[in-house]
Amino acid sequence: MKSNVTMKDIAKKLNVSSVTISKALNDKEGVSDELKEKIKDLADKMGYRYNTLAKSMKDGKSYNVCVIIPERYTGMTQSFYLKIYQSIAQILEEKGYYGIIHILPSDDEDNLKLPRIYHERRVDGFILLGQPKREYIELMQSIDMPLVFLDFYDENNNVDAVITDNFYGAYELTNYLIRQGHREIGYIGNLFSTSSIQDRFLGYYKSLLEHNIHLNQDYIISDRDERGVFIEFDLPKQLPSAFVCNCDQVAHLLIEKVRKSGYEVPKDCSVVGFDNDIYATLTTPNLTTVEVHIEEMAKNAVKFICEKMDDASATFGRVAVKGKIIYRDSVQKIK
Amino acid sequence: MKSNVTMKDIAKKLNVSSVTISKALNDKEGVSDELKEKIKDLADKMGYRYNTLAKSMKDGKSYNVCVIIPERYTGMTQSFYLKIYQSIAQILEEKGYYGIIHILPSDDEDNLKLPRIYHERRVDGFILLGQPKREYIELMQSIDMPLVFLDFYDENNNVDAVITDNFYGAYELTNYLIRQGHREIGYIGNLFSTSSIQDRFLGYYKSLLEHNIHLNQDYIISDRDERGVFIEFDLPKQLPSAFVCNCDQVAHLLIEKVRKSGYEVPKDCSVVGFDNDIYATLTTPNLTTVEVHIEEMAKNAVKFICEKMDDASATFGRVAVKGKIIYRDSVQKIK
DNA sequence: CTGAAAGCGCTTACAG
DNA sequence: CTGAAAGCGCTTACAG
Repeated sequence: MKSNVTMKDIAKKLNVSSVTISKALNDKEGVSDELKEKIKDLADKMGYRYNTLAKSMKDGKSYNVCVIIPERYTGMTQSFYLKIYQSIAQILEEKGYYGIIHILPSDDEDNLKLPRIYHERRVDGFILLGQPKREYIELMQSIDMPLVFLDFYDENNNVDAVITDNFYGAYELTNYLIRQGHREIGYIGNLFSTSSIQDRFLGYYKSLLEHNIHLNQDYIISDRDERGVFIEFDLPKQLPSAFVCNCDQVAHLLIEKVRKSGYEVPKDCSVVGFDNDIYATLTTPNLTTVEVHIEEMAKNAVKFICEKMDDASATFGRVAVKGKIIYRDSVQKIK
Repeated sequence: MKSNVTMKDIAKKLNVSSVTISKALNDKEGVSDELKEKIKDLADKMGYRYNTLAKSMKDGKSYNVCVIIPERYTGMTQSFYLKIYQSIAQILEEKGYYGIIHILPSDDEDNLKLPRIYHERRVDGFILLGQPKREYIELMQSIDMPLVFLDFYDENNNVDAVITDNFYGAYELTNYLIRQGHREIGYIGNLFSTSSIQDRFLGYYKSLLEHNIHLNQDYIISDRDERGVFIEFDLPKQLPSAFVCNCDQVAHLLIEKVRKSGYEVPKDCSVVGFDNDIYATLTTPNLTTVEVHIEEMAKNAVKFICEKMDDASATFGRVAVKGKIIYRDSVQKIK
């Protein structure tokens, strides 16, 4: 099992050149099938392991794609980031690349420090998973490497981004509430915190507009500050019959609050969330929410980054991947 | 910003050899300070990035350490794995290594398939984070690469493992309950599922023994099957005054169950958890539990793997890192 | 079908 | 203090 076996070692035993070994092991033209077989067998027997570092150097490619996740997201939506990373890594592997997670420390984000992997040329492209601050985005764009945004976008329109269709998801969810007879519908979320929250709000708003429902400002409630930290909020004096929450976690908090005020969910007040994360089934009642299509998002992100690594001029723009409404018990039909 | 600048390019501009560039950039002996400065400046100006792949090849080392996490853990204890990975990666970086996560698909675990990174010689050592099945452990041991177990161990005693001090943590927690006046104390957990659960049970048991409290088998309740999937369980006919749970998540489930039976926590029944994960503060009342010392565990694991990469014969055995009891509101003093 | 030569970007060991 | 030579393990382009 000792494994410093090289192609040369195999070549020597077979009295051929290492070029022939290379060809055989890579299933290239120019080696007789017989010899090819023999080489492969012997390679197995000798415990040969292909040294991709050598190939990397020859090609001038690392075959690594770095997935950058700003630190502050790693506590939050829990398994989402790990799950989507898993998907990404798996698809990358099929294409011969490695995925490498880099959790971006908040300090490095503030000091505009790029990951070491960049400075050491061990990466061919970046997937930015989760929105860092603007200056960091600009930095990432300035280094002129293949780059794809995942799960957020920037108003800057020369970037490629894969996002959940937040707008459409919230729109559909609100339509559903209205079909269930609701007319007084609130929205929970800081509209200026992230593009996701803003777009979800706009989807909600579009649904109201289409149904001729007035947008009541008292029903729009901020849940976090602009850095994304949750803040205390009050319920409106008069409770609407339903709330659209920008995420499941805040739906969870809202339901606790509503309950403490002496109301029941969904009897007195319906609630819908977004994300279908752990909070969706942790909350009583379980939340009606939107499930993000993780695999589809990963697949797109990988496709984009791979094509950009092959052809630096490739562009894709913004792609929104549709989610799926999961109906559970947090909405009550009213008349 | 174009970056195919090599040492040779810098050398040419300065009319020196690339050996000199290498020495200067690596702060080695044998270059005048003057020239060193000049080289560094020019390197910066030209946007030079060190190519570590070349060094890797020269050294015959990848400078990568792969952290393997069995897939089934990635859904579970949520942020724990990502957090400890973050710690690991950071400490590895200080030592000049890269951390690479490999989420081990259950299929690969069953089929005893090693990660591609191994076959392609892109890794110098493995940290196994979370317990895979025995055959996979044996496979990992057979390939003769530096290997450290993290957060679990195996009865096999020739392995190096870093774990939380489950035994001591549960022991202390139970002592605390007894100090609060409890004598009837149950334990929730399948004793045959993982070494952690078993050790926590034994710590609990030791505390009972030391206080001359009889172990009542009716109070030992299994919470999951042997593959770790949660199962339904019933409360004992007569409720003890307190429960030690093998983890916060099951403490959460237990409290719901107790409440549904018409009892209050902690008034009628005290509960303690383990892990201090998201469930600890999600549950009402917030849980008294043990916080795992993530950084200390990461630090040890990295220290071990690095020393083993330097010296294959180094061994460390099993190291248990003490956790810390977090006192919250789920325990009531009784007399 | 097979292989000698050159090169990927760096470093080490040696000579000057 | 400085550099020519050789080598890490592979592949490409070319010649036979």
